[in-house]
Amino acid sequence: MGAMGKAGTRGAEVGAVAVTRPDQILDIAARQFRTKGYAAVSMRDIATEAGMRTPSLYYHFPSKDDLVMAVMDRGITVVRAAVMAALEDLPAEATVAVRLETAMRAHLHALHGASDYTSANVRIFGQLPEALRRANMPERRAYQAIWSRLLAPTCTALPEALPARVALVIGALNATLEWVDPARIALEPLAEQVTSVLLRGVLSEVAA
Amino acid sequence: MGAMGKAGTRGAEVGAVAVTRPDQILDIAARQFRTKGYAAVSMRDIATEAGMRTPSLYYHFPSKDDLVMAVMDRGITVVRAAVMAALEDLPAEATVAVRLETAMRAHLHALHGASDYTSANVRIFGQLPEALRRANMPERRAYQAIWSRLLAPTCTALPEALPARVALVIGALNATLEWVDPARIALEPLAEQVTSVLLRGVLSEVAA
DNA sequence: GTCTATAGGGAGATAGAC
DNA sequence: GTCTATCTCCCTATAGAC
Repeated sequence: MGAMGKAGTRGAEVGAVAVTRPDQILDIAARQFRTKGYAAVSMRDIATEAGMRTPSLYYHFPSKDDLVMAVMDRGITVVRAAVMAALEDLPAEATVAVRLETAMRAHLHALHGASDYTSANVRIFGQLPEALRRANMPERRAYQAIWSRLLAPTCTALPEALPARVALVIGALNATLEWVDPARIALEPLAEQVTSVLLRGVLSEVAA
Repeated sequence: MGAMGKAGTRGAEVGAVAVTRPDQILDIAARQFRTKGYAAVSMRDIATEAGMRTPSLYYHFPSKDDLVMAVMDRGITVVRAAVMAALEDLPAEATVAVRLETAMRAHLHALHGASDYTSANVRIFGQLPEALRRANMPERRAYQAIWSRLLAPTCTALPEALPARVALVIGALNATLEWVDPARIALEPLAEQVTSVLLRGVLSEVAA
């Protein structure tokens, strides 16, 4: 971990190891939220795994709400960055189908393994009090905008159906977290399945 | 409340009004779980809406776990009955595509309005402690078996992909609950969207 | 930055009267 | 069947010493 700027530099980028204390705590919180759900994780649980007592957490985060919101927002930031990076690696002439499959695979990869933040977000979003859910909506809408642009060419005949289509695709990708028992279905066959079915379903009006 | 058989007669069938006290309580619990989530609903909340004090609930249900499991199991029972009934109303010659669309619409209908039990099940399943989730799995597997049979003809080229396909379809249908803001997307356009995309995606190897 | 001690509240659940 | 009263536990969060 070399020279780091001072303004806005965070220790935990995608795939990097957390270096600041708040980032270590967030990593722990994200992993616990991902596996146990929101209500089942207490400040005490997080503190214990971080090797400290509960009140020490409040030096780093003013409340559990603040802590969970930091996890939630980063969860979307991370998957958005991953999807955008994957898209930018494509040649400019890439077809709609290729761009869609690339985005789907990047999203699935973030969800299943690459980011505890993203999986925590998807897993606990529905468990949060309404105020916290609303606080995460700006991030979510910014991410949905990417999919809106990706899917718009598949929806030219009925443009008003685009929001539903965006919700369907993201929802189907996210649903793999909840309905897939990792012990029974491996990730790669699932990714094949999901991308091929969704692509075929969505591409009917687009030339390959 | 008129004459009731003694063995196994329940007041709350699909679309019927609850007549027994336990069923009234379950109706209330299902609706609260559906809207507020699992941890956010206390025994006191349920008791209050039922017009009683907390301890009185324990006369009807020995614990919160028992109560929530009754809601969970009925949630699957109800949607399974609805889907099977819809399929049985079809002519025997109905195509795979028609049978699939019928099942999808019946599932979406149970989820969005017809049954607080089914929507509560889908909404809170991921919020339950692992033991309770496991307790609901037999019901869920029985329901998945219906979809396994429905989807098997779409999967003849790669039969080992069938479990993933079942998970994908059910997951995509269920995801409409979480990602769809009813204020922004109406149910019928969504149902159109979901059934058409999923059908096209799934039917590539089947003759219409 | 981390600690001990504790406040203050709400949860699930039980005892026992009526 | 429903009540009042209460137990016990665990949660978030604060006060203040070190």
